[in-house]
Amino acid sequence: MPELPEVETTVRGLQKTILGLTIKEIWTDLNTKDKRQIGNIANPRFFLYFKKEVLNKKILSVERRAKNILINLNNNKTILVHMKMTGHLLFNNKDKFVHVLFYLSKNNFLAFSDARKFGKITLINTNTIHDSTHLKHLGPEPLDKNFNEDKFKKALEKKPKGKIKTVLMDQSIIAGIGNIYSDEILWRIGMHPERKISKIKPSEFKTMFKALREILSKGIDFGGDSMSDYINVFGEKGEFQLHHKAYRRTGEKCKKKNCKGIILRKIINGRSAHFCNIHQK
DNA sequence: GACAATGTTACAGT
DNA sequence: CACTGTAACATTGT
Repeated sequence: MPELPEVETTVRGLQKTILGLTIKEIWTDLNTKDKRQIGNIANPRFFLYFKKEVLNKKILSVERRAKNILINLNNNKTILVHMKMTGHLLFNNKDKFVHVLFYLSKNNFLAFSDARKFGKITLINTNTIHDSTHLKHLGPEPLDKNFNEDKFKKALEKKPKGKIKTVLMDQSIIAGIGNIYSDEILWRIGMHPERKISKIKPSEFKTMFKALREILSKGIDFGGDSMSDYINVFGEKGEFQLHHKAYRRTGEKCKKKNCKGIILRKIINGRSAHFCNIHQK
């Protein structure tokens, strides 16, 4: 599951359910042939190591970094889960795409469901989390208390020639934003997704920073976006998809007050961008 | 059958 | 080096 609000919703669900439990057994039917997936339990050799390290360990805490879920154990190891496109974690709950099962103490279980099998589950050292190859390239957390307008502007300005939509989705510039939320942020502030960073005015950075925080927070408040297949650990859908202004509204009327525009779709750097033909400039 | 899909990464080319 | 396009990962849903 995809972007920051969906991952955050999942993490909050895990914090209510799995803390203090012990991992008793693990099952998977994944078996990748993708040579790039070295530290992934879909790799049979890694799975054996993973199992050895994780069995009989207790879950101390769960946190989020960008779109990654971090499950901290009592042996200085952290299970890192990245859901990619279609993954989700389910507590005491299964659906037809379950590929990994963590059997937990007190007859509980955590299932990893992933229709497209792109997801990644790996293990890193808790005390050197920042040096992990999976996390070290990531930019700042947009909802962090210490993140501000100035830091936001400086981060984006590392890509002066980049298109705003592409840069917002670049995890090394700012963490957690993907295709849905970038479309919604740009619709809100009336900026064309292909606007070059160098052509953004200071006042626009300010508005964008505010909109970005508000929209990501709104995504969390609505329990994530279930336009596609996201569900939380209890198997429940989120509701952000009911409030889209741009994402997947191709051909529909723009919802901005007094705007007569329609929503267009265009591939920008390999991803579908949805935007109003009139008010996004 | 064709096409698109919330993500990431490698690679080739400009 | 910076950036872009494409493919790949594997599968479902429209």
